[in-house]
Amino acid sequence: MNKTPVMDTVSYLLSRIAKAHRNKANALLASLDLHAGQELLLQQICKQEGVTLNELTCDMCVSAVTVTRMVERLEKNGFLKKERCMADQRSVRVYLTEKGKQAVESITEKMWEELEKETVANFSIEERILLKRLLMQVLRNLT
Amino acid sequence: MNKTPVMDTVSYLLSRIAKAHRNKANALLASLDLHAGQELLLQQICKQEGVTLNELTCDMCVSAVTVTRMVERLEKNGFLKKERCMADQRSVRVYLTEKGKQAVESITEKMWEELEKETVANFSIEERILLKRLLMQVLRNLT
DNA sequence: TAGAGATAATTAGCCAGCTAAGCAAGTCAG
DNA sequence: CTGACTTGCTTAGCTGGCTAATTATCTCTA
Repeated sequence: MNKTPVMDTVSYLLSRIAKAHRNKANALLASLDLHAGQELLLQQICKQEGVTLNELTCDMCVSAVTVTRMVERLEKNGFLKKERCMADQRSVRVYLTEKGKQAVESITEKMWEELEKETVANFSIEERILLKRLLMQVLRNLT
Repeated sequence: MNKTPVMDTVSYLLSRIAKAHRNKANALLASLDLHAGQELLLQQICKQEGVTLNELTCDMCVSAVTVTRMVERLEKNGFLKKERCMADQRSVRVYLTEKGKQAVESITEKMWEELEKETVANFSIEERILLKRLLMQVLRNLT
């Protein structure tokens, strides 16, 4: 019996697309002095000012170590500031600086909109809706 | 006018799916003593024994530096061996060892098949074909 | 044929991601 | 109130990913 070749699976297509996406995003992020991944962190903080590192860890499905170091570097570069939580001295809360807020705006307007435009170029409205529905199902399957 | 929120774009869904995929894959790869990304490299070499580093760089859309170091580590761990090309002394050709070949087999059988099964769980045949068609179009748009 | 340019690989140095191990603060049962 | 446990974060050390700069080889032209 013939197996489906790896190269012809949905999973493989998704991994190729992810890589292409990251490459596109890198170019756009570099102009903002950001590295890949940092944009998601900033967006998450923007959605919830004063979020704790632990909450960020959960929201982003990333290890606590990674969050600690990304926050450390983003603070050093002036995008956010840390503050130890009064109620629970173990926790650290993070807030965007003005520079951080502007970065999030730029990311939304330039990066995501550009990326989306390229991604679904020459798709009809119906196809876009359909694709979104199917991908949401995929995401549910995996989480 | 209302903009589409970032969280509701195809691009964002794809980035979330990519992360979920990577997390799933990591668990399966760890059992083979491999790290994320190495499986793609080994597969590529399996498809073309004696491929040069430069060709791998192109095939995988990854920088030459990354290929050099991944090959270096995989050689150290006994998955492949390097050999300087006779015809062009600049080039380096890589070949899978027996261990490397077995790893590729395991990856194909365990990792990709498992991943695919989970990814398109509870999709009808028609939906799978449709999703694949749409994703191939997305990939073309991005490359 | 000699030098300029192109090409293949490497080194140095950075960041994102991970696990394992550790520390400090909070919590809770005895 | 004290010791055990949990929780939040950090440090150490690894890998994948990148750019910039270097080295070595090849190629091609003047």
